[in-house]
Amino acid sequence: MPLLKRGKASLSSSSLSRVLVHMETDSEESPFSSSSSSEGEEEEDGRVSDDEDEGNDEEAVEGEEEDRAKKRKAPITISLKKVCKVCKGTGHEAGFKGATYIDCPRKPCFLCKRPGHTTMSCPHRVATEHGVIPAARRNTDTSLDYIFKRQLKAKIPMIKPTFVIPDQLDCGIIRFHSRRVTCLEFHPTRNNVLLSGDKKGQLGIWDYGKLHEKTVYGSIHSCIVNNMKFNLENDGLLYTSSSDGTVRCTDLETGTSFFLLDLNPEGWNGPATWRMLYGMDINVEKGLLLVADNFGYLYLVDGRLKTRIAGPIVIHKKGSKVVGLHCNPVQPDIFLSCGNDHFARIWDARRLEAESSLASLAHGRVVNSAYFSPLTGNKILTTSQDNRIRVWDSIFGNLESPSREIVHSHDFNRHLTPFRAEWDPKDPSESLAVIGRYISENYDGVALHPIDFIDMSTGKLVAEVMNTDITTISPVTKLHPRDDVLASGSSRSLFIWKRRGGQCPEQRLLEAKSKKIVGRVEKKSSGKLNGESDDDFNHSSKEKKLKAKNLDGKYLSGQTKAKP
DNA sequence: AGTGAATGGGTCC
DNA sequence: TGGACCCCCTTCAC
Repeated sequence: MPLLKRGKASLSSSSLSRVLVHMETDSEESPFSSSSSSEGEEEEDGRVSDDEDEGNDEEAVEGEEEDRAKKRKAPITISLKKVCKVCKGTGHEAGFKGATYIDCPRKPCFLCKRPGHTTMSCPHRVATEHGVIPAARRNTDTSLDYIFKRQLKAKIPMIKPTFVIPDQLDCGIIRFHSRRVTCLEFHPTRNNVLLSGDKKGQLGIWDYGKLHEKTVYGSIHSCIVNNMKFNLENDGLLYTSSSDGTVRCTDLETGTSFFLLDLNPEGWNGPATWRMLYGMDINVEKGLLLVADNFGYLYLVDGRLKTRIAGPIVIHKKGSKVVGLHCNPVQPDIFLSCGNDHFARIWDARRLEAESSLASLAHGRVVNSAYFSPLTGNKILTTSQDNRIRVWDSIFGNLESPSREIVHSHDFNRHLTPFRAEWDPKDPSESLAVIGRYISENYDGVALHPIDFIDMSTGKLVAEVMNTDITTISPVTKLHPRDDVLASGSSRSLFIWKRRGGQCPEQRLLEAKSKKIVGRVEKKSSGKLNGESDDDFNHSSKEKKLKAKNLDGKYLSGQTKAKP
């Protein structure tokens, strides 16, 4: 396991303070000697790390050949003193110690990003142990709010509905995709079918009810599938938008597909002209497809006529990437966009032109996603790379500031699919959200990245869902529209989570075992989960390790905590 | 098993 | 406005 590997590496480097390396090759320069001499700092034991360097200046007068010969023959002593790989300073080390990550004490806080403390001592981490904690709710004193509180709130039952958390790993496909998973979608009518897109442009179809029924269509797109939406009239047809600049419509039975939109008809002419489609949604009233590109433009496509009917219209800073679109579930003409210009914007499709947005929601960094609440569409949930999940009240709020801010670790923006907090479509109170977590915690000796369920109305972490078999980060999460099922995409693998105590057909478990599938986790013939050996993987005790935690009630029942 | 690469946004000049 | 450089707990293939 990579975790063990990390632990070993840190142990050995700290226990060995000096290493003698005999250079036998005649390479021009040793990367070791140059790097250690540039540090130029004294070791803890008082000796200088590289004695040769001290005399190098005087010897430089001598002939090059002699110098080279000396380098060739002379053994080079390098030191493995405690150097922090983050700040390059000495006296401390950042990195994993076992399953616990030690932060560099010299760096500012990476979690809440406020000055005055480090990640280790961040109040948003220390108070809850995991980093999810509400920032202050905006104190609104508008007359509308007053009326709401006075007349309506008293009638709202104070008992919150119990959230249903699918917290137990049910099944999975390891290395289903050949590149990392970028998006997930449940089939609208076939309950056990999960669609997945990946970075390579492939489309996966998996019937997790039957476990083995899976298909990958390899040539739908030429790069990242960013969004999937089903055709409203025929759920055998799937629309996909991609960084190859196209929207395609694919027949899920045959795998054949055709263009609805191609923004790069002339092919690759460099990054300055190559258009990529990131956001996509469907206006269900008009059957219109909304897509947006990496230059700030929106396009409207008629799915039936297969033609572009509007656009390009600038909806975000020109030249900046639009990363998400979402139509209001109640008023589909009202839609949300979010982008790299640090804004989420509300638009009316009926009067659409540049700078005609109804509202602009300011964020501290890039906005990864913005979603209307699923039932009323009154609340907006945004995820920003400033490590905050925000709720904006589009009825009672003034939208100049969010009504709730929750500090949560999800800011890793490179090499991972961006994290996106999504509403639970089945929660009648429209307050439960799910999002994967970037930062890891030490859970009984294993560093895990859980999937967090957060009550956005209180800011409380309701549950952190994890499994010791899944040590990779799960940036892609999707809750089933009807069933108590969570799908997660972690690297190239897909997982299905169900609620504990729910249906767990013993028959299928046994059948899975006989086919060398343990813990209802399917392994491809040559694939290994997180680099484990086959023996390790097939060990029956693995099942004992399967666990998920439900932390409901663990945290203080206080409504909000003031910002530090 | 150790290394490098894929790769995007922020910041600074 | 654009290019160079920096970056934190990645993941994987070679």
